[in-house]
Amino acid sequence: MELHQLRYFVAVAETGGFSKAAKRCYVAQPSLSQQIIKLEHELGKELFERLNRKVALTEAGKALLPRAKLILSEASNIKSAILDDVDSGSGTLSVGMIPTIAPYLLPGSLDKYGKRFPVSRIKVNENLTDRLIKDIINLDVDIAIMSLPIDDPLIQTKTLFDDPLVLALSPGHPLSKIKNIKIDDLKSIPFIALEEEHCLGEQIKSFCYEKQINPEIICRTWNLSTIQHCVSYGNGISLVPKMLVMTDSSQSCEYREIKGQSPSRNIVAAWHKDRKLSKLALEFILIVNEIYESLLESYKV
Amino acid sequence: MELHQLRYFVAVAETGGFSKAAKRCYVAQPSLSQQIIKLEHELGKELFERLNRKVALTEAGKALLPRAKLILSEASNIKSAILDDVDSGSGTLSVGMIPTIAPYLLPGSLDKYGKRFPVSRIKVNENLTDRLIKDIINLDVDIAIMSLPIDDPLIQTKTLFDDPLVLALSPGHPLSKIKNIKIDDLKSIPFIALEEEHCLGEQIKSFCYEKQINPEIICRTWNLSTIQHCVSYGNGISLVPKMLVMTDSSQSCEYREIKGQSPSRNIVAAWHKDRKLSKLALEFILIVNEIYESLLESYKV
DNA sequence: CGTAGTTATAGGTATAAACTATACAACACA
DNA sequence: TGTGTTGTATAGTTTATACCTATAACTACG
Repeated sequence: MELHQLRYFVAVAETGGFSKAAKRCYVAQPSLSQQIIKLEHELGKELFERLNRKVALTEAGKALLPRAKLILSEASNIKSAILDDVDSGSGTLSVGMIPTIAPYLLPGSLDKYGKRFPVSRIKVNENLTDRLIKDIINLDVDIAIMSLPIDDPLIQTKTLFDDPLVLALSPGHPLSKIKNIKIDDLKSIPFIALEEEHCLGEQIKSFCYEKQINPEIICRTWNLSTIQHCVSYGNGISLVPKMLVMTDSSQSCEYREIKGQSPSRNIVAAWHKDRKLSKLALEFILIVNEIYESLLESYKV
Repeated sequence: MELHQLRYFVAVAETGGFSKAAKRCYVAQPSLSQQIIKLEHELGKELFERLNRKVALTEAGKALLPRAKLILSEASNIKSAILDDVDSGSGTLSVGMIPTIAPYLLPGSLDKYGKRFPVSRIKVNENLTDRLIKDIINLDVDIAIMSLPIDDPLIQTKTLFDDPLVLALSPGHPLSKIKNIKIDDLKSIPFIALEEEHCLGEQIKSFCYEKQINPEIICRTWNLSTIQHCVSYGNGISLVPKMLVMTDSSQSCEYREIKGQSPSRNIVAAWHKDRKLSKLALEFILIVNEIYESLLESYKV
């Protein structure tokens, strides 16, 4: 079955004759007749009673007519429907985000995205960098919000912003009295570390190694909120991303930036190097940026 | 746009590649590629991002996929849907009936038909014979229940039954005392006549002419129920169809059959000579017969 | 009985969908 | 850095089929 056969069929039904239908369809009458016959063979039913000066729909024809019209109208609407869909941003977007970003930026981003593109569908995967890279390559994820470094050659990235790492101290910790904390002040101090499977854990480790700090790691956890609790209980200090600080309403810890060479992580959007980002993906990236900016704003005040 | 293009498109989307899709569709890969390209041109949008070992749907592709699947499933369901429709008698039937039959047989027939074919749609036209013949020829009506004679060569008929004409008398009318009323008893008697535009009126007139009765027509009406009333008030006598008598619960008139050459009209189903009656039409004819039979039954008792 | 109007059939043409072969690109793996 | 594998696109050819013209067969109607 092909659409032109349905077109011819509807034309015959509506004009009441093969000749008139052929005129309407801009084909010769025999061509149209043959296509109708072909359709009838395929369906195994006569569609028309051929009378002398008119044709009448058989029962099968009557049953076909509304269905054929439906299909044709759906087919002819497809083009405009697709344009509408694309323009109105009703597509679907699949994003990934690492666990050391998601808790702080995802809620706000999802909210904003949902308001800006109410008809779009979005799916979020929170996963470690390695897994997200695989997802990107397998096309399971359109874009991922993660942290450099990313060395896979199939991935391209765009920097969103730098998120500094700040010291987390228990309230009243000796260090909190020092005005300008320097790197050297951290040597051999009890430290709560993030698991190195997290890129953030790895980054902090490298940073300490580079600066030749050898913190005494007394706890290693998978979870930044665990770190917060340990720090607030005075078990040790830690380095946490500023985005955590800005969204921490508990004030159970004190936070200090390190003067001089403050460590930071480079937050990027990452996607398959051969893919062109969809409009929705670009918008999502913008929104993540806006959310971070607005955190900065409200934190200053 | 043609259905095979949509089939190829869905295959590519579902298999994630042109080669695999071509295998699934039993065509060579270049053929399929070209059809996809053609579809893309027609829609004015790329449907796939061609990556190295995979293809990803673009936004336009994502928008097309569910629509294409819908159309294809509708198309593939058409055959069975039509068979279902035809077998289950969900077709539509358009019947005609003359006004001197409809009041007595239509209500029961419609009721029975509706119960037997609950999903079918039926449309009834009550009209004079001339108009019904035109409707049949114009294919506006599938079958009509009417009375012979019908002389149009485009119409074929099937006799359903003979409906006798009986005398209608006012209660206590002198004639009602006669045991065996004969034709000669009717000569020059006051008569309530049906308009001759009704075939029944014409038939009665011919009958009187044939039998050389010259009734004194004191009233001419369009309506059999008017005749009933006039007769019951003693204005005169009349000839009415037996089907009226059998459905008259008022008993306001007395009815007598004429011994000897009792007049009757031949009730038939009529349809276009070139048309094959649909199953539903045949069933409707049966039902009309059954209704008349059941009237006879209940009248005897 | 011929004319006009209809659909079906026959036979040829042309379009376009199919095929084969091959080019081209990107990995994978040695 | 080659070499094989896997993927799509392109070129050229073949085949299928949708199309056309011409005409036949039929009927209604004048």
